[in-house]
Amino acid sequence: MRIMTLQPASGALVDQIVARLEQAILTGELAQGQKLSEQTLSDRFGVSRGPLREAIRTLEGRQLLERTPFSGVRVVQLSLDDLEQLLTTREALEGMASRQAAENMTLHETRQLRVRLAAFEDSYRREGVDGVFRVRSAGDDLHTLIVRGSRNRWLIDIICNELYPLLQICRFQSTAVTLRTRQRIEVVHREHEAIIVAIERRDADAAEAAMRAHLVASRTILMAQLRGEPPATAVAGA
Amino acid sequence: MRIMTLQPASGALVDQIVARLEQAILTGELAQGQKLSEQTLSDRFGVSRGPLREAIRTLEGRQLLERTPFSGVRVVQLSLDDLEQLLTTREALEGMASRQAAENMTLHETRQLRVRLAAFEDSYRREGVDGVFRVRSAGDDLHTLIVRGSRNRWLIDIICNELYPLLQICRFQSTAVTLRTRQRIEVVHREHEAIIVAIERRDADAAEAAMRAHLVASRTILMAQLRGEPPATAVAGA
DNA sequence: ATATAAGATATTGTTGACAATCTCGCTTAT
DNA sequence: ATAAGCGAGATTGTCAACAATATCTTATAT
Repeated sequence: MRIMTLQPASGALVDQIVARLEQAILTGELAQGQKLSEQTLSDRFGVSRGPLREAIRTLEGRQLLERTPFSGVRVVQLSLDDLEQLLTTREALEGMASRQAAENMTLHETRQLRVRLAAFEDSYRREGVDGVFRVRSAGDDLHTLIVRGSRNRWLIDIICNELYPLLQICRFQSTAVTLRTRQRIEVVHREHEAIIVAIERRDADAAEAAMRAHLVASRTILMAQLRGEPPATAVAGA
Repeated sequence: MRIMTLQPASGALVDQIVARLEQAILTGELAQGQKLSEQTLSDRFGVSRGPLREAIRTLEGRQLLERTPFSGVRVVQLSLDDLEQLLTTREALEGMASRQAAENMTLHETRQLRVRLAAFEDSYRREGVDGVFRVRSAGDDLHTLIVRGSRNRWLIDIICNELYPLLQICRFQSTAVTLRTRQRIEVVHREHEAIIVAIERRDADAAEAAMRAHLVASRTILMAQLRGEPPATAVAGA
């Protein structure tokens, strides 16, 4: 029997590097726009430059790193406009995911949505967590549950592996956003419930519309806050 | 002055390999599900395994290759369900792109749409090309023009660099789909015009709805044909 | 003093060799 | 005769050295 090593030893060394690098970027340990030298990183992770370069290529494909030939790689730097476009893209994708979830989720899965909603209500009654940039590492929050319920491998991949990491990055450039009044939190709760109701009724149109309305409202309010404008009675047109 | 080399020598060797590998996959030269050995590929392209492996990692990120550790890489194999999910994801993304195109396109760009529509009409009057899987290598067809007009870097990237290549692959597993009656072609033309009209009027809702209707109709008819069912008076609900 | 150009240095790009792992064919025992 | 176990071959994973390119420093000329 072999002694259990500390690191999970998930087969290829490259995958470990990808995970650790992504973690470092998502936690803000590596700041946005920071230039990374291969030598430094390979020393830091204790591996050669070969696997490291493959890991960089992988993260580059997920838009977390940007490379300029013969110059080096930098952590992606997201502007306010980038964030807005990201949230708009999310509306399209999660809207469709919600539609397909209404069509394809099992009865058991829809019950899990109710469980999640209750847990969410408990947690924000206690701590008032921020909704948009919520850490999805657990992979069982409401939005992720709905996305996976779509049974659409492309939607699941794009949303969970590309969009969510990019949104997570933005969380660390705007930590001051966590104000989120109790009022808004209760609105979010109602919006979440509207989505679940639509999915339970297998009403695809309503499910997409409800998700879109929820995300449009969140984006509008968030961008207004970030840009320092008054919220101006945010309209939630689907 | 240096003698011009045959290959464009676009900086990094890896990028050339990526382009050539992608080309080989998209043209069907490398069949779906085919197993690829690194040694064979590196011999074929006349490069070492280092850059080749980086290229493989890049294509893997675009879902064109699938890797199983210590076993090798295979060209992605797309089922009929995969294609349907792909087309559904496309509806979400291009629908939103059309919406943002209505909001952000310049006047000059909207005129280009008209030019493209006329050119498209000419070409299908002569050859009757298939619409869904049209080769987008030129990068100036109607759909690409609209997507770029959205000014949304994430939409543009996902649609052009991920979705379109995957759709292109499907083209070679279903060459028998090129029937496409003249009747359908004229309907497509009207749908295209409806999209352009909405964009010209800066009507975002209408632009998204028109694009969605167009793509839903195309998907419905295509899948019905591929699955051998009768088209059954395809409804085009937005 | 400033701007330009040439060289030194550091970093990225590439290569071939070495180690770890899997696959397939062969032997052997029931 | 068939199945399990072993070993040879092939393939993937990793590493350290070499070549190409960019960046920074320094010297020189205006």
